[in-house]
Amino acid sequence: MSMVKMGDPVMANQNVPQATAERLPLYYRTLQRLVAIGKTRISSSEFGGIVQIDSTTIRKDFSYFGALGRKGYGYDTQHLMEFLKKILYQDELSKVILIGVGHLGTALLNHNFQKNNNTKIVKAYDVDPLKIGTEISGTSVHSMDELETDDNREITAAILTVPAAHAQKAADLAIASGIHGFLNFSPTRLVLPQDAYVRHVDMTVELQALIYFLNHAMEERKS
Amino acid sequence: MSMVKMGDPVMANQNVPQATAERLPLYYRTLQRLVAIGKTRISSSEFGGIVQIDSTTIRKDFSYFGALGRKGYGYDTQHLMEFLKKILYQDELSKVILIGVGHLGTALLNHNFQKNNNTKIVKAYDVDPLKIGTEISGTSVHSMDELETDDNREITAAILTVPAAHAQKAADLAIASGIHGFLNFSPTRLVLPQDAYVRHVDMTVELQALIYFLNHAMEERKS
DNA sequence: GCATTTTTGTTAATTATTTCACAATGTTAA
DNA sequence: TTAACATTGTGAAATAATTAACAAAAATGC
Ligand SMILES: NC(=O)c1ccc[n+]([C@@H]2O[C@H](COP(=O)([O-])OP(=O)(O)OC[C@H]3O[C@@H](n4cnc5c(N)ncnc54)[C@H](O)[C@@H]3O)[C@@H](O)[C@H]2O)c1
Ligand SMILES: NC(=O)c1ccc[n+]([C@@H]2O[C@H](COP(=O)([O-])OP(=O)(O)OC[C@H]3O[C@@H](n4cnc5c(N)ncnc54)[C@H](O)[C@@H]3O)[C@@H](O)[C@H]2O)c1
Repeated sequence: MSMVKMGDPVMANQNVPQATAERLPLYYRTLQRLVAIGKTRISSSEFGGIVQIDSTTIRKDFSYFGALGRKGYGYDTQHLMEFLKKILYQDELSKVILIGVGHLGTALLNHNFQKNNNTKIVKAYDVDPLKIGTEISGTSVHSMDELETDDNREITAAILTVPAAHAQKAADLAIASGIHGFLNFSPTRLVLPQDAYVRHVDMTVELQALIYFLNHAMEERKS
Repeated sequence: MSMVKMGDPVMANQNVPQATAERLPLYYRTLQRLVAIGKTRISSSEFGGIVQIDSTTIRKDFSYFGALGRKGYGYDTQHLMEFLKKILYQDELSKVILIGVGHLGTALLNHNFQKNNNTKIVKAYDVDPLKIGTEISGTSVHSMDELETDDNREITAAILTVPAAHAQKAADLAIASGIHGFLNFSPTRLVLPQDAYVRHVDMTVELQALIYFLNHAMEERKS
């Protein structure tokens, strides 16, 4: 019967489970969409239908941040969206850099997380002389030598889109320049200091996992 | 004391936990690399160091498939790699299609999961007349009308790289043509029949989750 | 050939996550 | 106002995943 009350929502996260934290961005984006289409209230079960997550899980997730809904009513979409915006630090611009302006890196630069997403790739790095000095969708491409001397303590994270064999080296340079966070698209498992944090986006793994589950689901259905 | 013995390894997956299954592709790729550099044996703890997963977890994961190692010795990399290859259906070519030849789709076509990865994007689809009829890295781009009439029952999965607003529509067409698996790069949560399966690769979610964990780890360290 | 070391496979314990069940409480409509 | 209804927030139960502990067995070194 705690009914946590909090001042700064951002402080409320002592013991938010990892699984909960990983769902928050999906909740946030879904709420953005609901607010945009003029929906002012939603119940956990309707919301659950949309994000395809059990309504109890959703209520429990929200409950780690206190009482965000109203009994018999549901959740105020605008209010909930703004709460999550703070929790996710989306009320301030996050500056990130990108290392490796190849096929994938170029796609990310062109996308640049624009819509409703307070993140900006402010600078890109590569080793290829043909790419250094160019500009892609407003972001300029610089030499890796520059990364070595840049002060990136204000940069939230580095997106790594270099070939697997160069990922560790690139990460080491980024670390040295003051970066602590990585979104790693290469298959390399990075070895990093304690205070750094990586998330992997591994499309090959995802595709193989998909193939695995498809085949095994098929076999189960047979028997 | 069961010491499961099996004929066809592919059959051995009645109750492999989801978490285990999702690690198998990483194990497989790591073993490919080890074999390539001439390493013939490895212990679960050395392997765990490389993939950054606890050695007990690794042994438990393998144990669902029977006794793959030798006490006091470890695992034969070649043998284990080949076993996983079968489990993951990587001993046969998986044909996939790609829908949406934009920035991201083009990057994926250029990559085309070549190296040590038995998957091929055999055909691409788009609505843009400027793209239809072109060829990217050996894969030809066709009209969406063609998807409607194609028989894709031999196609394992569709990679969805269309704008969010068109993802459901594209998926419906793919389903109608006989496809059951999706690797969805758009933020849309697809509504699909029971016998279909999707995996999401959601870079925006990953980036926001990264920012969340970075900030909260920082706060913890302060206190 | 024997003692020592290594390392697996597995059972049990722990921890994390999801789901159930429902009292509490606010909402809605008459 | 009041009764019927909707829906939250949360303990408790169930399920899933990880980690610890260790006997069994094979490998290695002498
Ligand atoms: N493209 C895809 O669809 C795809 C899919 C799955 C995984 N990946 C992974 O993403 C990464 C990038 O893939 P890609 O297709 O864009 O590769 P790419 O070869 O097109 O691009 C790599 C870029 O990195 C640059 N580079 C090389 N060494 C560098 C260094 N030391 N420092 C900085 N830059 C360096 C190259 O000049 C090039 O511009 C790879 O690790 C790949 O395995 C890509
Ligand atoms: N590019 C990125 O880095 C990035 C990052 C995160 C998420 N995404 C997501 O990936 C998806 C693709 O992104 P993108 O940057 O490649 O977009 P894009 O606009 O460059 O490409 C989209 C392509 O889809 C085609 N298309 C549009 N409607 C279609 C339909 N009904 N059927 C078939 N094709 C259709 C377009 O002609 C275009 O070629 C989007 O959903 C986006 O949100 C992309």
